[in-house]
Amino acid sequence: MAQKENGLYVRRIQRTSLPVDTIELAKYLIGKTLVHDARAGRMSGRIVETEAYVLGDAAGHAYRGLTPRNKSLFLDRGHAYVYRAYGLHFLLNVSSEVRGVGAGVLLRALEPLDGIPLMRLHRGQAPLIDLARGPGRLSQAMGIGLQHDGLDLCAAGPLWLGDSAGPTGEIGRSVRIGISRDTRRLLRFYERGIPYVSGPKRSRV
DNA sequence: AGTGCGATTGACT
DNA sequence: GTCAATCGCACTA
Repeated sequence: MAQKENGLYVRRIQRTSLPVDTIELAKYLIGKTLVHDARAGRMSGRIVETEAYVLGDAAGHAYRGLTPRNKSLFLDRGHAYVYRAYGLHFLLNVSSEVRGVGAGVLLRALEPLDGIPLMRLHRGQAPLIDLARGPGRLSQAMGIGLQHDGLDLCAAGPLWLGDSAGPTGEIGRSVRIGISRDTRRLLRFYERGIPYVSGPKRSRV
């Protein structure tokens, strides 16, 4: 079902289109659209930065097995895993493997498209560049919280993934940001030359 | 039962 | 550059 979004028609990504592999999904999601149809209106953004938290990853929340908090990581690919970080920020992941395997892709930054005034209402008068630049800011701008944990992003519902064109340029790769274990692997992906990407400046080019 | 620490951000020196 | 906010969960005992 096509829905008008930012002047373009974007439809939901079907689960069968999602790669059944965490790293492949992290790359696939670059350039796709995240949409939140909230009561106050639609918010959407182009995904420009992701991180893969793979099977057996000591930095991943699923590393020590299934718990009440991380159970959404074990859902079939394409479900939301939302958790609270540092007691105050919400971070959004997309589960990334078959049901029963705990792994996910963290969404770290968006280029805002629809509902920018609404995002500003959530975030304050931040520059457009900073509205959803960083995983905590992304969730705050989009109005995402624990109530979205476990939602199917490929089904009818308020939060979904839109089938936009994909990356316009090259996909860059770097180490992940802010972790203390398994720090060496290049599991962060971002669209090169895009100002909406988070992290230190040298890891944005 | 107590402790320590984040997949972060914003304010401040 | 440093640091506090703030809380669920893993880990120790």
